[in-house]
Amino acid sequence: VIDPHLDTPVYVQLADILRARIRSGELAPRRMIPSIRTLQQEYAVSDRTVKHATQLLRDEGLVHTVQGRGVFVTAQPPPG
Amino acid sequence: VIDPHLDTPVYVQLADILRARIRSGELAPRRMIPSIRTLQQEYAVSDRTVKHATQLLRDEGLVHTVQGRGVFVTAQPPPG
DNA sequence: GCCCATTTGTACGTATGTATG
DNA sequence: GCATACATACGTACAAATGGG
Repeated sequence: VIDPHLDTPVYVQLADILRARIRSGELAPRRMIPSIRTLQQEYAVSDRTVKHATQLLRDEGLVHTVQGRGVFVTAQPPPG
Repeated sequence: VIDPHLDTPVYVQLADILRARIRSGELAPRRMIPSIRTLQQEYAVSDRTVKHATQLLRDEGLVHTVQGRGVFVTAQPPPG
């Protein structure tokens, strides 16, 4: 659950949530994570915030984007 | 109410007021205090005065700043 | 008051893939 | 093959609000 009153920026909180859902196996490798618009509604945040969150995960190598398809969980988690 | 004619500096008076509002529970922990610009209008003082006052509270550990968000009442009041 | 960085939001353009004509 | 529509994503610009110097 996202709490706007926390010190942590909303996009970081969202990234943490998605990271947890991936690590828990709920969002499996090679599978698409919910679309930006879905996440946007699900967590009541703007698309900019969702993009910012997915950008973090992409930088971590946890997910990768396929243009016109969606954001997918990377099969091989990055070492470390 | 702030009185510019008192010996106590205006920014100290404002800090006292905010401190009282926090201790009374009106400004609850984890919640944002009114913005600098709001306080500036509310008490008819300059933004420098407000910043100076919040600086005092920050030094006391009573509040803390979150970049781009605002000044928040610290959840755990400092010991002592 | 100014300018700057950060956060969040909205809007728009663009690229890719799918489905339908 | 082409065009259209719709979905997805990205990127950018712009605006609003925040605190800090």
